[in-house]
Amino acid sequence: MSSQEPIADPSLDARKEQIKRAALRVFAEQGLSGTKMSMIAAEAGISQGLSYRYFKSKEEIFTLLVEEALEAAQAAIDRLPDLPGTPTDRIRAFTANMLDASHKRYFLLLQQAQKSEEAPERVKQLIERYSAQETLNRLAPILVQGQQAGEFCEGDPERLLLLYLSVITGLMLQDANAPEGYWLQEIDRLMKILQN
Amino acid sequence: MSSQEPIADPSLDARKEQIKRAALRVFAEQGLSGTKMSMIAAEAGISQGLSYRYFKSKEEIFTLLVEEALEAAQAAIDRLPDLPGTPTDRIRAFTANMLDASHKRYFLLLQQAQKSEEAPERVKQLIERYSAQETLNRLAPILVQGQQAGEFCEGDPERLLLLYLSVITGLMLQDANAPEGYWLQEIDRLMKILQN
DNA sequence: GTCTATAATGCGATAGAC
DNA sequence: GTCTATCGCATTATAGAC
Repeated sequence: MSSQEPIADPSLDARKEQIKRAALRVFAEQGLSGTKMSMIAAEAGISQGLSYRYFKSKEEIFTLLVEEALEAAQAAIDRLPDLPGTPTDRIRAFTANMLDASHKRYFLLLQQAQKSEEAPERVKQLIERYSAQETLNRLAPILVQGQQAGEFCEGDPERLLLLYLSVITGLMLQDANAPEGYWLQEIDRLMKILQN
Repeated sequence: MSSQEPIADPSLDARKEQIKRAALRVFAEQGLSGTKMSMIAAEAGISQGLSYRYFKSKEEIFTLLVEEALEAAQAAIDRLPDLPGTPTDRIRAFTANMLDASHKRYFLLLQQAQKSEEAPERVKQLIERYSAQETLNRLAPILVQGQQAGEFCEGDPERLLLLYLSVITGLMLQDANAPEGYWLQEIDRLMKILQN
């Protein structure tokens, strides 16, 4: 393993990951401007200036995390059509997946990024391109399938889904304080919104 | 009308109100740290330093707005038991009221204040005291009434309400971009969560 | 009463010791 | 590789002109 190896030094990567995970926890709750580098350092248990040995700036960490979040979201949606079961089963699985601890933080981060005026330009572009509309486009066929099967109520699929996604968003915001998995058992209640 | 009159100079009050309303619009979307005094000034159409003739600090404006928001929320809830109609009608009215433009901004402000670590101490106290638990306590009787009448599904009233309030929160976050009243017609869909 | 210019402060980012 | 000390800039807040 020479130093020209594209795979970086393991301990370097480990440190970077540690800082990124700490940053995600703070960014997801406090947003970009509400997060001070000192908070990330404290959360990671390192000194204030060390993050800059691994990342150029606060915005670089934020952007990197947004990219990861979008990839994770897209991956979760891509897996959906292959899942077994009825459309109801798939939407249920999708909901449970979003409420899962790790995805929850990513989702909150995307929410923060979406509202923030001071987000880096690249983040704004990525969000606009992939976040809301893409998710709708990919979920819509599943919903339509369910409508045709009589599992879901009639109505504009995109509007229904936007309503449903908003609802999940609200739950995750509250859930930030709640114990892990607190809302999982309420998924079927949520899905009543889509049914009739 | 002497200058010792507790009612201040009308034009002074008008200016203060103008700045506060501008600040509310920005705070509700960008949070405390995401809002720069220059943004409030721009939103109000005044110069950068003028706000300090009317308020001591950014935090003072924020705190004042949080107090107003809590009063408005409490007033809205206090009126509920006197409303005519079934418990379903009352919850529907409550929901519509929250989604109304002016209350929406107050509600988003409270959300921002609740999550923010850098909120003034007084704000944290007020929020903890009045916001979540108080709302639940006052709404719970109406829900229980509806459960006894068979309008709502069974289950822990506080948990059900927390779920429902979370859902409204999510809707308001999305709604920030949507046209006024966009979600009003979906209220009955939302209320399916509480029904059976 | 309002604006522009400036002081004070807090934070992002860097440099240098270990 | 990590920490502490410091620089420079953005932003809060004030002062002084009109």
